[in-house]
Amino acid sequence: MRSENESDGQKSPSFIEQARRRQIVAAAIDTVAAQGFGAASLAAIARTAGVSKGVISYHFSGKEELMEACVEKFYLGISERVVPKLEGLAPLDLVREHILGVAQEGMTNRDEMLAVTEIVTHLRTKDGALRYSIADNELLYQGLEHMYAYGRSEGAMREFDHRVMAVTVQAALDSMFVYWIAHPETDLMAHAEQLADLVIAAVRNPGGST
Amino acid sequence: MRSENESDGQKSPSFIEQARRRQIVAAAIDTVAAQGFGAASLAAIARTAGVSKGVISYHFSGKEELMEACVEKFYLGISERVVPKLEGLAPLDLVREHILGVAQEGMTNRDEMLAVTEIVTHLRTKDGALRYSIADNELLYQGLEHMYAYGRSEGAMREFDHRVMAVTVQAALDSMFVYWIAHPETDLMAHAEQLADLVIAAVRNPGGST
DNA sequence: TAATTTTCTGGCCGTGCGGTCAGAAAATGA
DNA sequence: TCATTTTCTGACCGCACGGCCAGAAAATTA
Repeated sequence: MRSENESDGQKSPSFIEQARRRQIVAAAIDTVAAQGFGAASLAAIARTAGVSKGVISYHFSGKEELMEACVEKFYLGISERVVPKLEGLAPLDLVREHILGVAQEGMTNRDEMLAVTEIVTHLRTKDGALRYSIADNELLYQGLEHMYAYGRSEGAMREFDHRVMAVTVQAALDSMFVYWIAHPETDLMAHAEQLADLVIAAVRNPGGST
Repeated sequence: MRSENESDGQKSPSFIEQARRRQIVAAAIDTVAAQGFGAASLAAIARTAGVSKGVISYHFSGKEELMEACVEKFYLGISERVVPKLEGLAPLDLVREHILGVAQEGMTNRDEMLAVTEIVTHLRTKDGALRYSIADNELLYQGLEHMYAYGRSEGAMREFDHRVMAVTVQAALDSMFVYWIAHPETDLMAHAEQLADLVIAAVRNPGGST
């Protein structure tokens, strides 16, 4: 799939083009993480990247496309690294490892996660509506629901509303990071362990095992 | 405590003054709830209120004071109405009634809650920092922790980290509303009941009762 | 080297914001 | 009624933003 020196009808992006886009995305993430979305003007991002403002307009159609590129980069990385670790686990182990894995990711990529949080809550389209909404969590919810259905079918979990559980667990993960950002002295992984205990207690079938 | 025609050294705000402030706060809440924080310019709020823009500047020192007045009005109302209903309940009943009570409040005051959510996540001070942060949840967390300490002392709850539980439960409540706003066709009170079951399962002492 | 394409610069523009103000209008009081 | 205070109006200001672009600079190709 990699673009060689082939002729695929489309001119393949030059190395400089690709490198510049990556550099600008990185500068955007740094700027948003450090100063918040509101202060991350194109001028500020360009300053961080060490280029002039026009370069951003040259490589991206506008601020919206740049911010979307930041979000995309983050989620691709997360799912590539966390999902494989969950293959083949028993239901309650799955619940625990999912929480610990996401926490580990957030700790490793603190700035990127912070920036994406800012972007997702602030980026608006030209008509004034939020670019991202809770509706964009749908895939995450469905993944969690799949996990609970599996736990039910194995008899490891009690009966409960899977959607409510999914919404709650996702919110618990988000708030864990927000709390950690506000209180950096706390132990994120200890928080994650406690959260895993909490969720397992909430879903486990009192009569079941595993 | 009500201001009669007394002379308290300070000129008491005229009836017109008080009424205008209430009217403008109401218009601000309506505008933010309907169009989002970003679109709620002073001009838009003034339009909603049916007055000219200068009136807002006349009655409030600036947009920040106006937004703070909206938030204050909301939280005062909530705590006045929910807290009294919780007196004297047993620990696990307390957990349940707290969740149901807050859900009921949010349902009754949907627009106000939506507006406050917008304000809290978007309002920034002149130096660019968020006016409100998760640190402003501290009192809520302490109230929840007090509840869990009570539950432990009564033997009704298992051992767990009270801060993590408080952060998680508060996030679960917030996300319940956000989900309901995005999916108005769902049953908020049913969600709240499920959430109460979930939290009770998470905190209850497997060996205890009540 | 010379011609051509790609990439970059930095100033400029239109827009919409929050806030200000002089003066009009309304309310109040003598 | 007339003077005084309170309240309101709507135009105006300075500012920062995203986007634009003519021309410079650098890279590539002939």
